[in-house]
Amino acid sequence: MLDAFERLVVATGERSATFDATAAEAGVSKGGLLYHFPSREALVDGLVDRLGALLDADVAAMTSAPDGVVDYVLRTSSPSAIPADDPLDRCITAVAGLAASGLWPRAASALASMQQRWHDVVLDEVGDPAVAQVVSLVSDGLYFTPGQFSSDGSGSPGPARPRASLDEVIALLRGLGR
Amino acid sequence: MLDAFERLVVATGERSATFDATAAEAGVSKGGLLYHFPSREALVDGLVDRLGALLDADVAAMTSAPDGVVDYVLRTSSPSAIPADDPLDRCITAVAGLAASGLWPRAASALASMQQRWHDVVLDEVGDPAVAQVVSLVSDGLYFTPGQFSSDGSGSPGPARPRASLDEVIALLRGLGR
DNA sequence: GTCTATAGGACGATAGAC
DNA sequence: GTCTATCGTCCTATAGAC
Repeated sequence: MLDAFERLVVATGERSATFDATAAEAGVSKGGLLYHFPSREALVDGLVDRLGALLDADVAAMTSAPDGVVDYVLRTSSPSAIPADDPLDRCITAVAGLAASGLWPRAASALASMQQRWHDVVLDEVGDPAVAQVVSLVSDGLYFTPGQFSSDGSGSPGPARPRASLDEVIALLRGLGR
Repeated sequence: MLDAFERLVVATGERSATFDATAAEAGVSKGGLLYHFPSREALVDGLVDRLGALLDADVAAMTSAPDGVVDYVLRTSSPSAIPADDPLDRCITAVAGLAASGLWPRAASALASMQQRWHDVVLDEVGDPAVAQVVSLVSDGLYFTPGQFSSDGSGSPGPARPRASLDEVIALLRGLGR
């Protein structure tokens, strides 16, 4: 049921992920769903808790990444480098959608806490606060802007200008650390 | 009336900016508001059009900025460096709130178009696509993550680790261009 | 142009049968 | 535990007086 809620928030937004729609997506009825999650807030809390658990695993993987923390952070922040069904990515996107609605403070603070944890790990590796800040900001920029707003293409009147590849960006930021 | 709608979207989110609330904020009645904006979509379109106009002025200011495009872009993307009542900033935040709800494709594509325009100008100045990409991403990261989610503080269990100042980040990125 | 009144529909949540 | 049925509330939008 939580999976269904998460899918709907990611796909259609917070507002469309109603009890009715979630129950239908999960293959149960509204009453059945409401037995396990007595309120909408309970659904949100469920997703926030899930994010915390997935994040613990992610931080552990990050600190022991073979190519280093910076490479790991940027690569796992880039939509083009994440498998579409990655559990952590889906959960982050869902919680971000909840937070953006402005109705769920717990979702917002969970995201802030997540970014702080990432920043701490990056800072421990690179040492320099300015470099760590840039890496964190690029990671945030990668995460929260690209396919986040599913453009229908009508917004780009002219041909798109060249954009650099993820590898080039990573190489550039690695150079900063030396 | 459009100002009232914009303020409400920024302050309380898309979902709370109803006809009733907007009319009250604007000091008119619901019927009066509906005479000028016959549907909710008309209000959204009004904000999208306003964003386009403000953006034209911003791009013009950007290309003739005394300290260069990169400095201008990063500084006008940082919440700590923007006056709280900046019209463009308020409008961007509002349109972003609308886009995040997933219900207004025009708001989403307007934002994508805005980012593309900024990226084009940066690329024209710095030349290197990778550097331009990093600057754009940092700008996006500055805009869409910091105070965007108004944390109540409960999300930070430990003391916050040191974060670099905007000036340090700008200095770092300027060094990339050489 | 601006107002009141209200239609019509969707949503969150409750009650109670099975 | 899961279902159907329903209540109360809030929202978009319409109708019509002034």
